[in-house]
Amino acid sequence: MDAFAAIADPLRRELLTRLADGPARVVDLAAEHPVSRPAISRHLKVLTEAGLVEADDLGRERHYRLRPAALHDVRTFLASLDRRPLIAESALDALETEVRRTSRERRRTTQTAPQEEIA
Amino acid sequence: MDAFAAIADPLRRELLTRLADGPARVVDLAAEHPVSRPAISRHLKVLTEAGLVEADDLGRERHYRLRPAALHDVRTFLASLDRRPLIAESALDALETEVRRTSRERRRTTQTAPQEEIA
DNA sequence: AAAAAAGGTAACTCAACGGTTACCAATGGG
DNA sequence: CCCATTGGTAACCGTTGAGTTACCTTTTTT
Repeated sequence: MDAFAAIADPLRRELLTRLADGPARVVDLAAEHPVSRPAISRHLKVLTEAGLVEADDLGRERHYRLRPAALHDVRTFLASLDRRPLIAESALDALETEVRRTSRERRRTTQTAPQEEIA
Repeated sequence: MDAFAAIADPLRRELLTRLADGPARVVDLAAEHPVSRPAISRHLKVLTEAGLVEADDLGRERHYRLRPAALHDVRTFLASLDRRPLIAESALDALETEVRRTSRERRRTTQTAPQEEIA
């Protein structure tokens, strides 16, 4: 399961938020949430496979801690959605109007935004 | 479905990435992906309910466009995981050592990180 | 007016998720 | 040495998600 799917679950997000305050044991995490310990254990397994947490074995205890670096893909995705169109919206509107006026007979084929016409 | 679950699906992420380049019709989006048009339509419904996209009806066509503002919750969550401990890690380590030395008899009860002892 | 295009919805199937209880191994304290 | 603690895993179950095909309405085109 990748990081996107891992953070889709509210309980897993709470676990990550908790671990942002410092490492914790499984029993402690389970005590703070209204689900059974095996459920917590499996959520931690999912988070581990996604690289979002890592565990240190200390005797019979297992201490989980956050690995924020694994959120890189998510951050990259969010950033990619932020890229603005290279041409201002108003300019596109004006160009679209002109294209429509001069090629009214041509059927609209592929898409709405006039990027293709620009290219 | 909230924004977290909405972006958990790879196909929906591709749709959002595509819409970052400009609005598009359902048939165009379907043509660019290896799934049926009804599947695309339902993904767009999910994205709409999450507030991530919005549609303009133009005759028989429906033009979907991105609404990046709906990602606010996701950004906030990521930012919340970035908060560093208020005290440097090395200082915590030193303090933990001291606590262990001076209260060796006390059973470890709640959690690993020594924030509680600080408070 | 008829046909084609665009797009939403319903019904169905199958796989994946998340929860539970039961059970196991390993470690540490009396 | 015994037993409590910690934590992982298996088996089971109900729900949800995502895909498909079939069908419908609305709008445009010829």
